[in-house]
Amino acid sequence: MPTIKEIAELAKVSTATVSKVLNGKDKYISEKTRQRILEIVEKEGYIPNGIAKSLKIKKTRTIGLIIPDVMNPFFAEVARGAEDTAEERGYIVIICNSDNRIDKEERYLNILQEKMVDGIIMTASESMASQTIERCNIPMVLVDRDIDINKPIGHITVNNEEGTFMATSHLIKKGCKNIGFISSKIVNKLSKERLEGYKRALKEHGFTVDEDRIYLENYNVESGYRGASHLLNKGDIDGICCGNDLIAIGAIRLLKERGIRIPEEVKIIGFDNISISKYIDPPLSTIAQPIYKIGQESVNMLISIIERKRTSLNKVLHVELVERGSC
Amino acid sequence: MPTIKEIAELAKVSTATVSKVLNGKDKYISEKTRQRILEIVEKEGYIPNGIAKSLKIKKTRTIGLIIPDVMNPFFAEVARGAEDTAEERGYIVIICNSDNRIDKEERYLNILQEKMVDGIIMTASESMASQTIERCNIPMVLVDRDIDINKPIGHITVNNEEGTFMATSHLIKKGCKNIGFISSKIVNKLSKERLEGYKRALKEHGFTVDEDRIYLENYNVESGYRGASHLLNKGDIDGICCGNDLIAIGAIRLLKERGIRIPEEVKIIGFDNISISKYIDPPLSTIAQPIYKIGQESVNMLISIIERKRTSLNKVLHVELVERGSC
DNA sequence: ATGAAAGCGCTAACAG
DNA sequence: CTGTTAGCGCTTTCAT
Repeated sequence: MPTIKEIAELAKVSTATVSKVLNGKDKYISEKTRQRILEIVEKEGYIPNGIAKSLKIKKTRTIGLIIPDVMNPFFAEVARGAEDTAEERGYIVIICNSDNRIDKEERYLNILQEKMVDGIIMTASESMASQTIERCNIPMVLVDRDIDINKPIGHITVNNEEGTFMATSHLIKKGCKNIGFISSKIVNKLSKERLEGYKRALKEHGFTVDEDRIYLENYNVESGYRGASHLLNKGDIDGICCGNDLIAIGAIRLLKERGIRIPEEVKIIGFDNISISKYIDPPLSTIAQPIYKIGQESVNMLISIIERKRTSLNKVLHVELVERGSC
Repeated sequence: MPTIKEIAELAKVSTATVSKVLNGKDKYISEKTRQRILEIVEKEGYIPNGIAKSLKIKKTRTIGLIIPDVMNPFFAEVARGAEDTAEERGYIVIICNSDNRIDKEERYLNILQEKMVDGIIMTASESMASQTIERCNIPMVLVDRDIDINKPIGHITVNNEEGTFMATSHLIKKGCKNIGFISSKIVNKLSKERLEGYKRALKEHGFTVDEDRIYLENYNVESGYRGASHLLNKGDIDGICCGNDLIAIGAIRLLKERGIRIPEEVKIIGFDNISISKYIDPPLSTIAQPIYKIGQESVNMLISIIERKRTSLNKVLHVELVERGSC
């Protein structure tokens, strides 16, 4: 692996000149030497040492992305949106799976600081001591979690309350009289809002909220399966509003096993619109989040912060109803 | 952000001493100074600059992971297995989505070299000039692609031929007489082997191979959908062996739209066993790859290469039949 | 038990 | 138009 010094020697110039040519700061470099240097760089297969460069310029052009789990289709899409945008803008992304565990989140936060990333995008647990985040001096944007942090930090969210309100209202419009809700019991703003939207829709349409019709566990398929079973045991149900699509998939599975027809007997609606939702049977009606865009916007906002461009630190993206076969 | 120098000054020792304490090379450091340094480090919230360290020791403890797309559930799981293992072993991973495009693969290969990653895990296009890989002096392991490279490089694969052989044989055992095959037209060993396994099973069971029953496009849902339609147009079909689960999902979708019952009228089998396969309707029978383990093993092998441990450079993991509702 | 000093590969101010 | 030089923050050898 040649260094800039060896290239300079071969070209009979100083390292400064090579550096200038390589970085396009070559207005004052004669075309002749420029060409000579470029040829030698090419011939030797010289690749600049980015670590040395980073140390000098104090920028790594690296972004850390802390998400619960890339295997969750929602976060996989966020990650893809983020990586694509980062790449376009000359950044790379380090990926970290936290499983929503505070210890892992803190560990990664630490590692990323050591690696001198220019910024961090994170789906943080609400329970995470906000001071941990406050102590971190790196530009940061929080996605899919709206936590009050006592310092300027970016937030990208969607209108969750509005989403489940729309979902539940849609169920009502379709004729459901007994609507259950399956979601996560995690205490964070997102979960709280989704529950609120469900309740508000019920109330505004003249129904009462029955706590027996609310099952809270996790944002995964298994919880949907168990939740649907729970709801069925508690009495008549003709509609289920699910906290996310994975839950809806689990619920559908249970209903089918019980021989219950969807949407004829029970209507189901999800939240997120992950890419597989349209392929399940029946195709899942859902509240679509612009998932890929969330990934894109989070890195765009982050880079704005990094580059000290003035930018809004709060972006609320819009959800929309996607009507398919399940209700 | 304090530096090691400031910590040293506060502790009234040299930077060398601080460095030794921080790196556990402190057998000759008195307990008293050790404690004093540690306290100051804690109090100041000192985080070592990993970039400076990397420049010095010529190791970044960073791995590059180039995959076609994290949104593909197969690669999401590989990525998760890889990241978990990397984290355990003190490495971080940079994620790169190539979309199977050679230009992106080469670009990322370049960027990763600049970032001085210690090693690269890659799902490379066969068509990629193997010289590009050969020119890269970083330890490397290829996953899910078996390419002949003229230099020692790791390979992690599964027995693909055996897999589709098992799949097709299973269909035959279940009574199918007219079995189609939907897969990818990408010319690489993996695709070739999966096709071969299908053909061999047919032949060994006394059937003839009918090229009209083979539809090759891509490893995605849409191709499965179109492939099933193509097969139906070509004549009677009572079984479909799919090149992967996404294809199977697409095929199932089309069959349902046509009112064809699965598995009664047409039996379907996939390949991969991605995590959603058990949730589709009917639950998908498939040839399971140990996907998470592929991720794990690839970083384990890579680290062995990086650390110059003697290790086998070829690991073939085993597939197995998972029987569910679709056949 | 501790420190001085060299140097990793690069950039950028400044000099010429 | 090009070169000299200092220094980014750390590790490590060698002295003491």
